[in-house]
Amino acid sequence: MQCPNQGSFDQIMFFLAARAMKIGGHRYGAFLDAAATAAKYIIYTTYLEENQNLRATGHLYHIEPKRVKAIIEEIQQTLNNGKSLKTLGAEEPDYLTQFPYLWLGQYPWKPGQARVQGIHLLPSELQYIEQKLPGALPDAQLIDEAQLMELIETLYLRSQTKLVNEDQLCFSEAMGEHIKRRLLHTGTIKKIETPFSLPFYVLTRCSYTPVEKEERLYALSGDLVRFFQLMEQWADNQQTVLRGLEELDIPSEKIPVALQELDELIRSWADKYHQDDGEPVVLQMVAGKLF
Amino acid sequence: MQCPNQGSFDQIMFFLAARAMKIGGHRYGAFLDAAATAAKYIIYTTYLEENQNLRATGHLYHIEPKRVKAIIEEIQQTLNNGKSLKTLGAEEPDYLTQFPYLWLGQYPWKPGQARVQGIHLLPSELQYIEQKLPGALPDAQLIDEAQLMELIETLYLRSQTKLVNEDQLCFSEAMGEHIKRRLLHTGTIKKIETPFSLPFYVLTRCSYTPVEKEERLYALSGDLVRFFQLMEQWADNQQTVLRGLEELDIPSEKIPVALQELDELIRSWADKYHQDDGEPVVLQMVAGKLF
DNA sequence: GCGTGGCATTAAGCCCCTCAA
DNA sequence: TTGAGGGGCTTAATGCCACGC
Repeated sequence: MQCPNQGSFDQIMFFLAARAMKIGGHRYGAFLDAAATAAKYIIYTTYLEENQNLRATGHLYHIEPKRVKAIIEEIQQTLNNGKSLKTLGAEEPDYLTQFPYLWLGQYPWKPGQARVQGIHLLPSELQYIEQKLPGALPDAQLIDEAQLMELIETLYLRSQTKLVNEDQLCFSEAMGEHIKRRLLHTGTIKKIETPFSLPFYVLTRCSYTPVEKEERLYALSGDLVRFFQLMEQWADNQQTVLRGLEELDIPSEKIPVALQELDELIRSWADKYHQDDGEPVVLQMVAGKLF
Repeated sequence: MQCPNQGSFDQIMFFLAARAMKIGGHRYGAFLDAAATAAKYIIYTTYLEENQNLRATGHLYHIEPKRVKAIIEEIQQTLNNGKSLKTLGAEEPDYLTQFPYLWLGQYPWKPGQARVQGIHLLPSELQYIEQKLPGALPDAQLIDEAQLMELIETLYLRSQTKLVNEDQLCFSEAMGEHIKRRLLHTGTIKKIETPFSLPFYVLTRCSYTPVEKEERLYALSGDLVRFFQLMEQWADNQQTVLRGLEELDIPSEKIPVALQELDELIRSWADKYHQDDGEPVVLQMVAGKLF
């Protein structure tokens, strides 16, 4: 992801968007909602800090007092009802990650049975289909478009129950198409066309996995989140976490050697202190020339 | 900033919002725009990757093809015109950071002169004001409300010229009040009330500094951004950057010792390789028990 | 399949004003 | 000075349908 030249925050924002939408499969609207929710939450806390002064809070962020009030109430109500705010929730949406499990539960298949059930097909037709199937399938039946959409709808509606009623987004054809496309795009399901019937769908994996390419973003995401979480802990309580920052100058030609030695230092440190019965400790580091 | 329990992305999003708005002083709307811009940019790149297929791109992110088209055109036009996208740009908005310089330029003051000019005041009144001034002021005159608002408006309009015409937001009273409140809130300017005239304003610092409290967020922000930037470089080209991740187990009681030793290792490594005439190298690290 | 067009609803980011406590 | 009410404009996130290719 080469993104246009921007400030450092924007870079992180671009990264979040790429990870959430491109890889994670979150909706555009969901990402916008997550950003808005974060901002609203900041407004909420500021309001409390500013002696619950609507106008002052509004001034600080350039919002109308009326709107501030609505935001405060929205946040408070959601928190009171024990529902979740409109955040992304996880790196991938539930209605995608849970999908294979639902399919496996609703349309299980046992070796020896026909993969297609409920519709009578000629043996030759069955064979035609079997032949088009990829190998190593999970134990699930093939289903048709209507059944697929029903699965998608069921799961989607279930995923919405975590939200407050007003926040829930109705299921729609457009939403169904979106989810179907996501599942196809990630290769979680596959469409099987036949000359003698409407197309079938196969479940090709037991679990949803985000788009494989872009490993860069994928790896970076884990590191960044880990780093952030440890840093938050460090900020909370400096006892159990070590934060290290060194800014130094090294002659160009020595940089590779220095980095290699650093690598070895870290490894041997880890070897030295590792004991199988210990508590899990994580070290997350990066070092180099910053352009 | 304790934020409600959420996924790891949401945590980073909350953090970004806090840093940008609470500390940096960015507008609520500006933050939303920055998030939207990031998402739109992702849509733009996806569109190019998907063979410029509006419908497919729309499906992937649950957007109408029409809207996708508008987004593509918006991004492309902005990039073509050499203008900036609606991002945050910097950690603090220009119309805040540049403010002291504008004031100093427009209303300079020389030792020996009266701090208030253009209005004739009695010596006793001048003395009353001088007495209310904080010490160690920059060399700038006091100004009144109208002059203050004019400075704010000038600077704001100047900051908008970086954007495409359609993106520019007009100056308004509400915007003026917002900026004034921000400047007061951070202590960059101060209001001086008098019984004999309209209030005056003092410039109390030569440069804008974000809200001082919340050092935690402030420190964290630098570290996070540095880490992220180095990681991006690492992902690009692993030659000049070392990325380290160690996951190990250490008995509880040994953790403090281990961390301390790690700290010393890093320092001595830095000492060993530092040479004043070298290239700047940064090491950013965190280690500890991850809950 | 796709692009394009139309039509509809609703929220919400913006602006301003007034009045009572 | 603040809260609460009024007025307003415009964008855009959602949805649907239909035509022609």
